Amino acid sequence: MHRQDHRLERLDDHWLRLPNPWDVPALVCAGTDVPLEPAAVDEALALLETAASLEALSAATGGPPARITRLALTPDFHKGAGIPIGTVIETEHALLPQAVGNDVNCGMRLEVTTLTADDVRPRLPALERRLRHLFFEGGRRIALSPAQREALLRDGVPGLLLTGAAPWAGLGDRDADDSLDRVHAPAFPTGTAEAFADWIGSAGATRHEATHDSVIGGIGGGNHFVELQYVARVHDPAAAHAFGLAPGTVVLMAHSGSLSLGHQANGTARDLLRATWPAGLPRPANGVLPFLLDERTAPARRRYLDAFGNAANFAAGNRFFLALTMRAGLAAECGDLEARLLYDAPHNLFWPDGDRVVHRKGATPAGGHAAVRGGPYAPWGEPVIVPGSMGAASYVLRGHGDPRTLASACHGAGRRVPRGAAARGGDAELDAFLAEFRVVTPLDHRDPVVARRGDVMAAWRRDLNQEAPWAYKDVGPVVESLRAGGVAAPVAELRPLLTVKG
DNA sequence: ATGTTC
Repeated sequence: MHRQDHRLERLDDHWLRLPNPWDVPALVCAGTDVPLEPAAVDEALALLETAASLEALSAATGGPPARITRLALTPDFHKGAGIPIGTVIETEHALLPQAVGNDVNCGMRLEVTTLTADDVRPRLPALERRLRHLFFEGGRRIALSPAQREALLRDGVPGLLLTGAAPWAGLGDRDADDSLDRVHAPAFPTGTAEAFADWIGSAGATRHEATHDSVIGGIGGGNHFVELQYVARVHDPAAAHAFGLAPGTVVLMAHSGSLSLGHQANGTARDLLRATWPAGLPRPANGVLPFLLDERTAPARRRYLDAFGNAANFAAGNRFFLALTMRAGLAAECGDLEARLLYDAPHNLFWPDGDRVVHRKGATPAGGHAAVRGGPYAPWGEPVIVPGSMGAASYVLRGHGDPRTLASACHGAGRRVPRGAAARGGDAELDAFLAEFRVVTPLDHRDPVVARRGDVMAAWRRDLNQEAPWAYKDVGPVVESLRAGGVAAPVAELRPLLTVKG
């Protein structure tokens, strides 16, 4: 039992309430053994001050009465850059770009293969060499034409596939037709991809000449990874059977986002919000600038929504390519395999619904039966993928659509040590860990830089230290909070075989 | 998280 933060009121063993002067319903799903970070509670209370900003903005502009209708914090919530990671916030007549986080559509992709752990284990050393080449030594040659890049940004993976051939050399020609009812957010149709004209035209000499570029197929940094795992334990045999998660089955998991594109979209939002802020109205002390959903901001919102949609489409498409790259490595070293998408789920997005908008920052949808009506998961609830920290187990759960979290679950174990602080554990401890868990990185202290600059972002040792297991909470109590709190039920536990860190 | 370097 951890000492209770005096600002949180415990309702029962699994739920707390965050009282606030604006009477916004604000609940936290967390068991008594989950440590809660006071600095993150500070941030949540500061975010709730946006209730006052919205009132002032509506009054100053004569716009519709905007308000916060609900706040929820997931069991892994921790301090972010202004707004906690693990925040779900629902607004009415307002949109808060900052409540999505910088990395637009950061999320998870999980594929179930026809291989078993016994098939893969003897091949791990060879697979490590192969993946080092495929991900970091120029082996990643994913050829796209400017027209295909534009199609991906404007209409997502479905739009990309409509462009015809799939010339992603060396990665097979498999398309993603099987994925459309297994992707939470398959596409964000946008009117334009003008915000990313430079990237679209970057490497191609002509509109239809397909070339590789330095962005597509990159993993990213921080807690992002591509990992081979096996089903180590089944918690819900019927659901696990339906999901294809038999014990010993090898799965591949990608955790990645929109790389630089989401940041650029957020820069667009920041500029537009400042430019459209009413003259004479003081900017909010908490730094959170809302778009009011009225005619006045419609042109600015349109520009932002296009850039946001472009970045979101890129992120899901890039996860598709990351999975293709891992499949190519597996096929080369372990023989023919099938790999079927289980689910692609976002962590950082917003969901408009009439006058209301649900925003998730570092939280994942955990809808119930109704959310996946007609799809393959209708009998079970939405798949929820909770990645473990480096070396730790990950979990697949099924959502219950709990309104107390706005049908949301957590996106990991949650940091224990802030990113900026030195993580506990020295070099020797990290060396031992890296040897044990076969972490493939382009920058390995035993094997100096193998990546060409510009072809890949190097995994800096400093970053690996920040991602070491001891920098994170235990995932067990976090997942148990979701189960006991009624948010989602564990289906299976996945343990790592080999991790590729960006 | 990003992309990289005082």
